[in-house]
Amino acid sequence: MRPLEPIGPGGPSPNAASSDDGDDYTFCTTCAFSHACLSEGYAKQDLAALHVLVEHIGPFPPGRPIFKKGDAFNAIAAVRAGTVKTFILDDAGNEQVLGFHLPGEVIGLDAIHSSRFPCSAVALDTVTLCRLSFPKLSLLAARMPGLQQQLFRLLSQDIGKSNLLAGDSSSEQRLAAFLLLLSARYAARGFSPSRFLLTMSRTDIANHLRLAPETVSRIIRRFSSEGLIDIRQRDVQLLDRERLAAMARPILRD
Amino acid sequence: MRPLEPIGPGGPSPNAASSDDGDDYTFCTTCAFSHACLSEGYAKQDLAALHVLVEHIGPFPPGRPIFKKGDAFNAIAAVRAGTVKTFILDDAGNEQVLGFHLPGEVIGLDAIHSSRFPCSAVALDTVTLCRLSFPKLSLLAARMPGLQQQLFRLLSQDIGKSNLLAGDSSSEQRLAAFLLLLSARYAARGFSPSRFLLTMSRTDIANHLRLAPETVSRIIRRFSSEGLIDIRQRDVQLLDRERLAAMARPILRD
DNA sequence: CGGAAACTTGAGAGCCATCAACCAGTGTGG
DNA sequence: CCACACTGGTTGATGGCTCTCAAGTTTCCG
Repeated sequence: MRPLEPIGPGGPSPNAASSDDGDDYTFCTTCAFSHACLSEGYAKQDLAALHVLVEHIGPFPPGRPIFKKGDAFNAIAAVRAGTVKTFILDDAGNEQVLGFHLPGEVIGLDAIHSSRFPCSAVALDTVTLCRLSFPKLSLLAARMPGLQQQLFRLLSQDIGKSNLLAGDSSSEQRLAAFLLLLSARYAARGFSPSRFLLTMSRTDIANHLRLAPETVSRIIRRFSSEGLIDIRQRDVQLLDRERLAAMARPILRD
Repeated sequence: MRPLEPIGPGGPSPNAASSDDGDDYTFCTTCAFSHACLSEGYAKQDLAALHVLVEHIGPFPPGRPIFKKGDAFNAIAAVRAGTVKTFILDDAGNEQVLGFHLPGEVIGLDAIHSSRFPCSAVALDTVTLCRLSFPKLSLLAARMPGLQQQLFRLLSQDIGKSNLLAGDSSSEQRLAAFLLLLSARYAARGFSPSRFLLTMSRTDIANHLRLAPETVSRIIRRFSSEGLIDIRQRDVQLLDRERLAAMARPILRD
């Protein structure tokens, strides 16, 4: 039996440890914006101007709504810890899961153009956020070319993301792609790429991938019995990244 | 037999008539950026600065590639006339149609973050474009808050677009939604909302909606026989917008 | 006019959703 | 401490929507 020590998203963020120190901007690297500025080597006063915009909010307990479709938009947020699910409900009450946002990722970018949130968001586990007033951020971006570029990049990136799972592909291809994408996103934030916790329910995964929960369950079982993954509850380990990648190839492409 | 006078996207753009006059910036309204500035009431010198960035290119004949996946990105483009199809090919050669871009719409926004085009684009009919150097545009945006906002809005809008057809829904819901979306987009540019030409093939529509061409054909036939639409080849007329909207409700929602 | 491409129509198969039942973990209250 | 309800997950059987395959028809264009 494999030991179940705390791992991945269950544990503390590896980079967030010093982010509450207040004065030392160099360590709030879970926040994509600070990070952007750091990597561009800006003057300390600009960093300060940016950092003063950052408002740490939360924690949100599991299930707590973060914003609702139709809410007035005036700030974007970067996830510091936990997982945020975005979704929309049609008038029959059917949920459509748009995506999951991991630590270091930004939510609310799709709300800019209409000044209202086009979707709702809820915390899947204990979530803390960095809130950034968008008007103030825009103002600052006009003064800081690197920040403007970073915002453009973030927005641009999100366009491509939704296209990934847009195609028609088999259920197994989509699930393989989903796991590999999660892995890559965790890896990008300093978590283990081969072992992590699925912070979302099977039902949410299924909905997001346009599958029935039963189908997800069956495919997970199959992946597991074929030695592609090892999974206990929501603790998943990727054993054969090669074959997973081969499966997901038509979706991930590169 | 209904007469087949030239309509919609087949004819000249209703707003583009004077856009080649050079000095009078007030009439290049097919270009989303000029339009944005006009609506914000900018100083003439700013308009001039913007207009000097606009490079009219084309025409591209039907089938001509506009850019290819992997190409270096340095400019976005607004469609002046015609329809542009964006798509990606997996290594088996299977095409995945990401979207269609009508006059007034912008292409290339998804290329910003990686400085390479993540998809390919091809002209479906005779296409002319406004090319806008993105570095120069960014520079100008820092000086013109309204332009920066407009860019943010355009990018943000594109994020939402891809989410529309992301859900799982029946083939007839998706096709109804597709027709209504086209209608709204044509209407927004001054074309008839109830009658227009499908500038893309059934195969492309099918691919975009994750359906087989045969399925699209059958549903079009059904819509037609039920009096929802009247269609001759690619010339389509929406007859019962109400019922179409009712069908597409779970997708369009509002 | 001829050939290719696009579109349509029909028949059969397959993937996945649906329905239903069961199981496991968790929290609640008697 | 245990019965109970409840949520989330799993497993099995069945059916339907849509794809696939195949052939025929129309349109387009050299």
